[in-house]
Amino acid sequence: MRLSDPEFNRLSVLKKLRLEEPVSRTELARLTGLNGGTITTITRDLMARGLVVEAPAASQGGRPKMNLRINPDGAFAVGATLTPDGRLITETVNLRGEIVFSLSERMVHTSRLEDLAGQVGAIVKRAVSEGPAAQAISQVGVGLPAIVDTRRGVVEFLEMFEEKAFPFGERVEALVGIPTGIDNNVNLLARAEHWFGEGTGIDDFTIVIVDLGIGAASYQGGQLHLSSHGIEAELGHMKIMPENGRPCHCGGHGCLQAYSSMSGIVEQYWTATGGEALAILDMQDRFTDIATRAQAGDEVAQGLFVRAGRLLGTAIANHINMQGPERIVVLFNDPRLRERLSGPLLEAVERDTFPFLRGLTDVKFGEVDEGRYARGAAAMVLERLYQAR
Amino acid sequence: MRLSDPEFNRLSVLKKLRLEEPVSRTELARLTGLNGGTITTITRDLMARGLVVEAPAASQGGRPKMNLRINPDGAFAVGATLTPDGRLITETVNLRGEIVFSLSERMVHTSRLEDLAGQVGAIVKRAVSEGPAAQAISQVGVGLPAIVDTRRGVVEFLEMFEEKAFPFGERVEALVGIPTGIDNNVNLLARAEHWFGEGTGIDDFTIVIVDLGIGAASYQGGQLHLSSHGIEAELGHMKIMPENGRPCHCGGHGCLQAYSSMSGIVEQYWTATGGEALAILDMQDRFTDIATRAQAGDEVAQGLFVRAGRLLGTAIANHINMQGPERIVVLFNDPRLRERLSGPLLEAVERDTFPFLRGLTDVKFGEVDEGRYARGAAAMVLERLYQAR
DNA sequence: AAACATATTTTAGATTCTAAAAAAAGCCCT
DNA sequence: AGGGCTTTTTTTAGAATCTAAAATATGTTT
Repeated sequence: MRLSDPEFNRLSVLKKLRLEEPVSRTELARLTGLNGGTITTITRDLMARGLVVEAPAASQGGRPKMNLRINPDGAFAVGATLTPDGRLITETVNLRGEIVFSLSERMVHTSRLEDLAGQVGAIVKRAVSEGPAAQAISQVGVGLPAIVDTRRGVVEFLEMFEEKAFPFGERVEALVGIPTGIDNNVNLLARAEHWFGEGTGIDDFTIVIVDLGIGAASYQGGQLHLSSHGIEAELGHMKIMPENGRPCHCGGHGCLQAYSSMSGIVEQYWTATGGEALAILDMQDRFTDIATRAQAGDEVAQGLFVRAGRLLGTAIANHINMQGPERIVVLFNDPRLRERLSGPLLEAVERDTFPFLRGLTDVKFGEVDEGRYARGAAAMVLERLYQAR
Repeated sequence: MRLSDPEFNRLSVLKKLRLEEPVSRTELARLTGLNGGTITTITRDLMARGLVVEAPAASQGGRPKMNLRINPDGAFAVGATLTPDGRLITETVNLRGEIVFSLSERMVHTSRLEDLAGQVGAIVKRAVSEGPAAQAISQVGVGLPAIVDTRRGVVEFLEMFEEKAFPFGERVEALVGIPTGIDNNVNLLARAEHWFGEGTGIDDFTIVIVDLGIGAASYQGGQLHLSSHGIEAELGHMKIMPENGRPCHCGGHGCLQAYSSMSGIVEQYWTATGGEALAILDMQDRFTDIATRAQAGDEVAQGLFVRAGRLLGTAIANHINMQGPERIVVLFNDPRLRERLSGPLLEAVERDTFPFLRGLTDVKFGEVDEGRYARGAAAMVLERLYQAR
């Protein structure tokens, strides 16, 4: 067994390079703490694989430095994500995470994971062949709204499907013919944020997704945290109201999700008003309706938003108190969620963070867009390029 | 910079050895996944340092195996802990964590950390010289009820003292003349549990201390978790009652500690009964009184205990949902806390853990005794023996 | 006593890193 | 134009740590 991850230093060079590019070898040596000779060896390897290219730089008195940059076209990845409403969105991205091709398709209803993997495989295959640079696509990442064991590529549980422990990654890989990894959608967003977003260069941070439900994932010590059981964080089911809490879809009561998620807000409004006001089918439309009412002065709606934000802030403060990350990134599904929740959220975080930890963790906001999943898949490729030798 | 901790494998051999002793080199190779030759090298080194000894074993057909054991007298550590009520307890322990000498002393009141460190140093020095094997004491560990940056040996904050960022470890070390590390008391209990208790052999577990307050610390991936700011987990200040919560000493409201800790229970009873029943000064005595009343059928007291247990269980379930450790160890300060809280606690954990995580984390109970701090200090020595070359 | 079985150590080599020396590549000055 | 200077990068030699396979050790069994 090796001393630890044998590619640890290569990965850290690549990470620093991405953060600081363009950057010379000497600076890389200083930034990573590695010896200059080691940097020469490692970057030579990275260049041989086409991941890094040289770019001349101005002299500063002595031998002019030779800058290094990530080669955006050094590899491509197809990222696919299965949305909760049953579409498969694929994006082909380059090494910078820039989208170079998109293909989305509605999935045919099925109750077997075998069949689902088949459909995913077929669509991804089309994305590979119809998009540019079919030959240069080195890996495929698939995100699922499921409980996933990333290490083994296994879907442990996906709502509406009976099977447990299904080898989803393997099946898709067999169909597409390109190494394929799978992960939970929330984890992919964390990866995207760590490599291309607000978590860039931060070793300990947590993302929180406010969506139909509420999800969370974190990087701890520069690594995506996978619990000992391989299951992602369930912030949405933190019991924020332990006594007399609202029922949640998970079967429990008092879950954060029942108060602060999009569907939680909709359902609370439904309860509060008797439901007549919401004779619309789609959750998003119902939410839009409530947001409009809040805008127009509906005090029930306004109160729900404020409370949702506060409770979410308390949940985040609880997490800060336990884990102490450097940053929290909250991503909202909808700009109106962000508008209405972020203020009360920040107040609650400030109020509920233990005094000595206050101010040490900053909170950033952003919006979920589907392209981020694909960029997360690209990040997965970056990490895998160094795990699979 | 090395690939990672250069002593990683030595430490893992020593850990396995402790868990499985007596054990042969060949078995160690199998258990650690290392090559037999590597085990020879590593154990030779450990024997040269006196940490490990050989013990012949019966043959099983071929060359008889040579068992290895930890040499309990290979090194000694003095563990000291400053209790919240102002005593310094020291225990000299051997490598098995067995106590070989004890010395406790009441501290003189002071408001300067400089002076506190001086008193601690003097008492530890006496413990070294008066105890057995003064020459063989290789390290000193001091636990404090403070916010501590273990890596740097700095006390960031200790209640009743003004100074921030005081180099406490350094000062004690200068007085005693033996390498000295300091840590938060709760972290020391986690170390004790990981090396000598219920966390033995478990890489991801969390301890919860129910005391005057409530503390927590966790091992993640086999390492004691230190947040990015070096501050320990503040489970006691998890906001378990975000709306209309009881006030807490930290200045916040709705903290778990205000409901489920010993002082939280006492204060709630005081509030509920108007306080006349509690004309006793000492917190422990007041608690004893309430526990006796509960035993005698006092429904207010009984209700407080049940609620305390439930809320603590919910807080633990919240942690399980976020972090997914293999085990939770709850240590109580008082057997009556354990008796009354553990039932409702377990029910709440079961109820509030996300279904897919249910049953994956087990919960164990134990009692705090002051000797555990010292054993934690011994664990710190074990780890430090391999960090300092 | 020879054959056999299992445990441990040694040996040779791979990998990865570092420190220090060497080489490269421009600028500046006379 | 050429020598000296500065800074960057590469090369070289060697240290540390691990592995696989061979050699050795030390019993039991026949």
